[in-house]
Amino acid sequence: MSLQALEYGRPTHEAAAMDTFGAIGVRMHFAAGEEIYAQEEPADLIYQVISGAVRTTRLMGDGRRQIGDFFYGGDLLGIEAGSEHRFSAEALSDCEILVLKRAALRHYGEQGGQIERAIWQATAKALERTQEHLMLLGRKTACEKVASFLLDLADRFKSEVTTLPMGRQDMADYLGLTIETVSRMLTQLQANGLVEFSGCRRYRITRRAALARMVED
Amino acid sequence: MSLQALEYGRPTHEAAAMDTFGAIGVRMHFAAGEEIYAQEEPADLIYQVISGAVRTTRLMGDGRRQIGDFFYGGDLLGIEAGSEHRFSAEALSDCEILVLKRAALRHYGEQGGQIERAIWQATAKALERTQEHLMLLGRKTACEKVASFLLDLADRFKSEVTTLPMGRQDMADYLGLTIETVSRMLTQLQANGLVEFSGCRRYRITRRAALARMVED
DNA sequence: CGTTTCTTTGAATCCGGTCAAGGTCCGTGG
DNA sequence: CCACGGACCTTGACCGGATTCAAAGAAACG
Repeated sequence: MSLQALEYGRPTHEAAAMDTFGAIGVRMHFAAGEEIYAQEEPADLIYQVISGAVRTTRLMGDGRRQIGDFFYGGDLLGIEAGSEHRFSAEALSDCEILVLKRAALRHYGEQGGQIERAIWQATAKALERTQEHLMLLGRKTACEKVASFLLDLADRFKSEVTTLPMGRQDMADYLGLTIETVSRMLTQLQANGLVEFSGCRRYRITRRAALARMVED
Repeated sequence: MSLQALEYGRPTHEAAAMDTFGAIGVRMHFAAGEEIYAQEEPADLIYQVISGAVRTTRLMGDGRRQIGDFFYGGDLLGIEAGSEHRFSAEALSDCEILVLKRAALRHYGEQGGQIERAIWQATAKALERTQEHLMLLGRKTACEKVASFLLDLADRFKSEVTTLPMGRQDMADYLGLTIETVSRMLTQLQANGLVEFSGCRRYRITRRAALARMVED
């Protein structure tokens, strides 16, 4: 990622408390489940995942929850059009996060411009992913949703075996389903020989073409 | 909108064929139902709605359709992270559209920077709207979806009576429902005295607080 | 007007949700 | 090492909201 260079080019502090005024970024640790920022909190900081996984969630008054997206190493999050975060962000697992002060980035000249460009790219990519997510939520069946999810994740990690960084409830809230339905669909996909699980967190895609076919649009 | 000034500051051609190289924008007319750009078409142009209404849609192989968003006077559309359009855009009604060549904008100095800023704002706003749309598709009931839609549209036009620029099928494809369900929910909202229709395209919100309550999160 | 297209309504069906058990995985401590 | 507890996942039976299928009604258009 283009921000990686900056991280090394300028020493960052391993401070727990934030003192980013003048410093370009602070590296922070978040424990699994810990909140990174809250819904409706002022959005003057942006975040880059160094390691671990993050989810952004939105809650309705009665407890219904929608997950916006999952973020992994290299991904930027927390960029908003307005002044407030519209989703909250929580660490899925223990995470290292680089925290940047948005307003301070302009003062870094050419380097700052580079960061601004990275932010633009991240926003446009987020929009792209969110549009894909729209299609999934609006017009796909439960089975197609789960299949899409498994393929997307496998494509991100590009390894033979993929480990789910999240539980069934998070998958359900991302896909607009219940945990029971997610579970049933996983069982079904496995019964049809499209994927193979070893434990409930590790899977291998066994018939990629068939899986891709039920997702294609 | 900030692009309005440019439109007048520099004479635009009423040309049907596009010759935007060197010209900052071309004003075009599109008839109702006409395609503005296609899914998977190269995305080197961006568009601003001057008058009329536009929808962006995505089609799956088997005909399932999802509408990304509706655009009205002043809105920018067609901005992509990649090189291809991921949705197609069609005129809902007769439209005047200002067509801009993205690559040419850099050559307009200070004015170009202004446009770049407007593009960034449009992208961030699109992301915000799409995230709201996610919540709607993933976690709201049919009735809440339709209520949200009517409120959102009324808030955009800020007039006592709102005229729907789209038919039931477009509403359904935006909300992830069928036309029948949309129709039933409209009937129901009307029966409960929350809105009042005169003809199937014109409505007035009669109990805004109650309507807002079933949408709030 | 007559025709076509769009919208509404009704009845039957079905996918995914709800409710309720049971099972599995782990970490902890006896 | 095994027993226990708790969190998470799976499975089954039933339910209900939204879809599907079908037809009637309203609006748009030449």
